[in-house]
Amino acid sequence: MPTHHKGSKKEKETLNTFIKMTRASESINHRLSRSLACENLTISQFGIIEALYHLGPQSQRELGAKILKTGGNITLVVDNLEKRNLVSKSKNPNDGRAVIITLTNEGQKFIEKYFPEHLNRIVEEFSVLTSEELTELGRLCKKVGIKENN
Amino acid sequence: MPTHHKGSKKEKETLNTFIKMTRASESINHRLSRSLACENLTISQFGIIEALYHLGPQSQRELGAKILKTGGNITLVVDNLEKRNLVSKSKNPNDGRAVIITLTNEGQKFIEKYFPEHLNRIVEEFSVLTSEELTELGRLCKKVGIKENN
DNA sequence: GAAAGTTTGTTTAATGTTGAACAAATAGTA
DNA sequence: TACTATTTGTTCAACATTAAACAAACTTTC
Repeated sequence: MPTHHKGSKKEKETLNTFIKMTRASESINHRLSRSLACENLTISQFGIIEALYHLGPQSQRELGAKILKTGGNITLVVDNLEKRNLVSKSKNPNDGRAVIITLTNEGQKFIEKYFPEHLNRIVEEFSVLTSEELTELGRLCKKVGIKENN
Repeated sequence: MPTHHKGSKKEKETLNTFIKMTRASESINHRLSRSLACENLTISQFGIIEALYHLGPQSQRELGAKILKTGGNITLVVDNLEKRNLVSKSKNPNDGRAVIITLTNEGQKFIEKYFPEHLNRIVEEFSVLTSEELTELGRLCKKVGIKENN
């Protein structure tokens, strides 16, 4: 017999929404992750390449902020991408601490080949929503996730 | 200079929504995770305890489906909780393969102490939404995440 | 009842992730 | 200039997670 938590109506409603949002996000990302695994890419690696593709060369710190991962992790992910010649590192002449990560030609070709497939899968996942619902979902998620301090 | 992907309006809108949802979910869960770390609990451990608390004793397979984690992982998470005497294992008399996981008294006391704090943090996270927005967000996330086949 | 297939949980190896400690470069301040 | 603090990236140990291989218990089918 289930033991129920006692909570106000507002608390229950919030918890339900939180769980639905987490499950939706995690299950979609999990499915996408399985597809990327066929190309021997992790979600983090893909995130890095995609950020470089859409936003141009960046420091590791910036990339970490984009994909919400730790500095030490970015070091590893970038190193692994570098081993596959998909990205390259170069010194920032204006700041000796920073490293600038850039997509190689090979990386550019790679993302141009696989990004459309990835995008198609995402569109497929969200195809149950009407155009208005899609927009509203985005608005609400942005409103909730706005607290970007860690 | 940023390199932009070419994509239809619908594709761009979908991608934006997907990114906002992922970031919202991950940043909230990340902040919650940091709070739980103070009690030496991982998100997965807390998820297991919470499921047992709200839904009663269950098999590991069921728990895995609840928190969207692999079988091997559940084995480890449950073992770690068992070491801390928060859950216990018992045989299922009707099925020799299955193990039934139950909250111990200690586990019960633990969750009753820390769940309210956890819930408060979640309510806090979602407090930027109106009541109607909260309901609508839940509805949309459920609609998107419904494809629960892995 | 035996054989084949399925489900449940465990083990193992490989890898991702984190937090802390660290070094190097920069910025700020007296 | 020197002194301190901050920022950036790296290294390392600990741990979470996964996929695959496996064993044990069930189910189905003949």
